[in-house]
Amino acid sequence: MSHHHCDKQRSSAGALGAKTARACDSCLRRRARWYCAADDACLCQACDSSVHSANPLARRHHRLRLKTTSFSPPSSASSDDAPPPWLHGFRRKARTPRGKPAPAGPPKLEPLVPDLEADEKLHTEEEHLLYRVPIFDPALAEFCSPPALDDANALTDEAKPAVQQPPEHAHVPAAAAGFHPSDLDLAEFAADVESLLGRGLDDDTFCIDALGLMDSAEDDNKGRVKVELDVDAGGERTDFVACDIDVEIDLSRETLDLDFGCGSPAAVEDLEEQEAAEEAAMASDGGCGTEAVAAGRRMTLRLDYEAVIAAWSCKDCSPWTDGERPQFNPDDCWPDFTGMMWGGAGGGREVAPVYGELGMVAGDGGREAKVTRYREKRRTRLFSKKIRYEVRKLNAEKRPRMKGRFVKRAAFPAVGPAAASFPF
DNA sequence: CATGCATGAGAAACCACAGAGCGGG
DNA sequence: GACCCGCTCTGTGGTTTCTCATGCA
Repeated sequence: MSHHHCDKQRSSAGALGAKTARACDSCLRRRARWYCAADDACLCQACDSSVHSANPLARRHHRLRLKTTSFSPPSSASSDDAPPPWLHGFRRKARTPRGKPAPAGPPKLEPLVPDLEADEKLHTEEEHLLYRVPIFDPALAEFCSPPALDDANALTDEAKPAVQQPPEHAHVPAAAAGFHPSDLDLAEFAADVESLLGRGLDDDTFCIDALGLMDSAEDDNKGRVKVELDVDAGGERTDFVACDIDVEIDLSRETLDLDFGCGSPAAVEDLEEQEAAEEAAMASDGGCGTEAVAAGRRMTLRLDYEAVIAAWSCKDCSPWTDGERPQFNPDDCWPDFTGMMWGGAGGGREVAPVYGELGMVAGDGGREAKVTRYREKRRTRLFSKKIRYEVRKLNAEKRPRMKGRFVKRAAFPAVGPAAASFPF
């Protein structure tokens, strides 16, 4: 596999991980940390503890930790060759092997029989991937429509990093990370959502591209933040050097990485402490605008929104491309979501009902049912050929053929004892 | 960088015929 | 209404052919 391909996969994994970042299915507010197959639910740390300590039966539920650290860089060349599990279904076709001089050392032998163990593992991974249906994530909705600053302050501390993501996050990262889902994939996804939610995509109230999946050239400027970097080289302040820069956010922070080796929720604390330490390190960098963090091989740029806006307020121009901060119009939202409450295990705390054009939340029974049907359809979708009439299959299998084509039985000469035993 | 060739993967076509479905008697 | 008959259409699997994507020179 070429390095180029590996890079593609790596960046794609990061982008996909970001896309699949999801909120806790219970409280819908915090970031999901655990996936429980028995409950088919992704839960945050608090809800997981609450739910799975309720009774001995629940305590026995096997949970998988949803990895929250960034897409870890490969430690060796060998790991380069191992595509991420999610990519198995999207791998490009194998190309014709070229007659290149074999590298020194023993030739690599291809297994003659399928690796059942690996196959089973793959199957297990795929089963888990089936649960990765698009779920409403408040953080994602934040990307679709940045809330007012007051709203942002009302959110919990844990949700704040997501709030700081720039609006263009919904558009830029896919390209920035090199992840380009095909139009066909996007169309299929859109059709799925449309058919299940019963809305036309050309309806103004439904903006699939608000998810950031579509390339929307005409919307490029809408809701974008113009970012300019102050380059301070050697204490000498220079002019603005870049306009409308596309800041690469750490997309890989929410990859759903199944950590089979980590079975105890107690181990989460270490990881969360590590995350907190990383964030603290970033905060100590301070400064205005973007923050670059190099952790190992990972380079992360973060945008300090407040600092950018404060810096721009000192100037005579606006950080927004059109001069005004993009306002969210609640009328653009689905009617179901206007005035909704954020309920759940969190105690029914009311939160601002502004969560993007594609907000899918609990609290609306009809919507919940639709989303449930959507999940069920995704899970039970069959890609293999479905036999409607078994008897026709049996007949076709018994029918004589020539070069794969059916032939008349009269034209099939019955010669010899073998032919004499032919069923016709 | 653009072009043409080689190659593989996947889709489509092809075939005969049993059986489903329908309308008329 | 139930039954029979005739007609049309559907769906089935293995192989070949065609189309498309991709790598390489």
